[in-house]
Amino acid sequence: MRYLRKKITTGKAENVARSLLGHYLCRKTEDGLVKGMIVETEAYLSKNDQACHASRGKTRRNETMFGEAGKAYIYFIYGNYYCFNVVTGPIGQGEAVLVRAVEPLEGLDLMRERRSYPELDRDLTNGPGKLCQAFAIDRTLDGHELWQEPLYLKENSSINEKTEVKATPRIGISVATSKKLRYIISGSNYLSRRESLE
DNA sequence: GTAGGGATGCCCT
DNA sequence: GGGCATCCCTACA
Repeated sequence: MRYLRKKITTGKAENVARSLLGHYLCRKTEDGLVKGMIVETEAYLSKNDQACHASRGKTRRNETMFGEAGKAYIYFIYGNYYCFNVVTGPIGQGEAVLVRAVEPLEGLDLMRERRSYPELDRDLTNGPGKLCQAFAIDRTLDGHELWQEPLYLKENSSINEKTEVKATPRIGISVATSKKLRYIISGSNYLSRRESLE
């Protein structure tokens, strides 16, 4: 298994959001390795997208979003949580993909410990704040290049074309809610919201 | 099972 | 000082 080619994180955010589904997110710390498969993403566009942090220009908080594709944009939200994004646009563009949920594959004991032992394994990583807790992701990793340790994307070569992807409205935003920029692997049990509710 | 609201702290206006 | 790409707990059905 190799690191994900940088190419896949470069381009229009909609396309990258779709392409990242099924690939792996890995995180190494001295406590061990944690790995999951990406099952839910959201695209945040630079233009005509009021919900995107970059839509109001560059600030200290969002400046990595305007940086190089393939870097991590991580921000702090609601006093308690972090959200993890993959920057996708050329320098100066301000586009990114929010990773909203992964299917836990390795290091489940470590995730359980970090998440205070939820009853169900899907509650380890079925939300942007939850997966950042399970993966020990915080602002010290903001700007990190995602093709190297300790936080990196890996290729899943067994993704087949039958994997059914659906586009739905994004979650948790109050503007631009009509755009279908949330992408999910249909049928996954590890989504942040039940598919039947879509 | 679903709905509603409080906690929390950093960044931006 | 307001708002926020969330989570969790409580109440009620």
